[in-house]
Amino acid sequence: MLFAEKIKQLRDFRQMPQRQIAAALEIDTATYCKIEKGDRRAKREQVFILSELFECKHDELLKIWLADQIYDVVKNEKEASEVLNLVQENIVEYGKR
Amino acid sequence: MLFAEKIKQLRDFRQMPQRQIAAALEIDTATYCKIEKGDRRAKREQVFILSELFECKHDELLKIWLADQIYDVVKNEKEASEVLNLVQENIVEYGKR
DNA sequence: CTATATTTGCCAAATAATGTCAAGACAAAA
DNA sequence: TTTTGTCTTGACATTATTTGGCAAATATAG
Repeated sequence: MLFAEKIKQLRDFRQMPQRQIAAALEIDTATYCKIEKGDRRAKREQVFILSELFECKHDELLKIWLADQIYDVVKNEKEASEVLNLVQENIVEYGKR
Repeated sequence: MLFAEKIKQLRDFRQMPQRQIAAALEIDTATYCKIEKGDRRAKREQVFILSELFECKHDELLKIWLADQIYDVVKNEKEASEVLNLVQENIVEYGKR
């Protein structure tokens, strides 16, 4: 998962222990560990907090977080790319509802 | 939702009552109604059964079904398109895990 | 070795999803 | 207007999935 890798990279860069991040998110270090390993998904508010902690662009981190969720949907699909295109093509059409 | 519209269209074309479709899917007509209205999501196996009932390409129907799920993820996101591109670009990278 | 950091498995609580039933809306036919 | 059949909706129960913590196991330093 891109998100997991990203936050690990950010944390490593700043040499912060998981404990510290977990505290900021008000969760157990074990839980944070799982998020960083991609076993658990962070909540949207947590993405926001993380972007502040790591002083990185919130939008960018959020996009990665969303990308992971999308990937989950198509990861085992042979025609994943085509599905993504289908959404892209119909995104306006979808909006009409 | 594209899927909901699609199956309604297919059903209308063949002039089959919801009752009949529901029976084939072994669910209540109320449940099928919700699926057709986009209030409930069909299960993957049900997509298969539907494609047989309506004699349409299973792959095509499945793609629409998947597209809806993806749309659900990004529907309220300002940068939806960018997220889709991000996945598209990284789909190979993702595969490495 | 000791201390700290990270990871894992397992369980309980919270949340989300799925389906049914019962009641209501609607239209066509009698 | 009453009847019939279809479709729709909401409340509710059931089930599945997600989430977080605890405790134990495993690294990683110092």
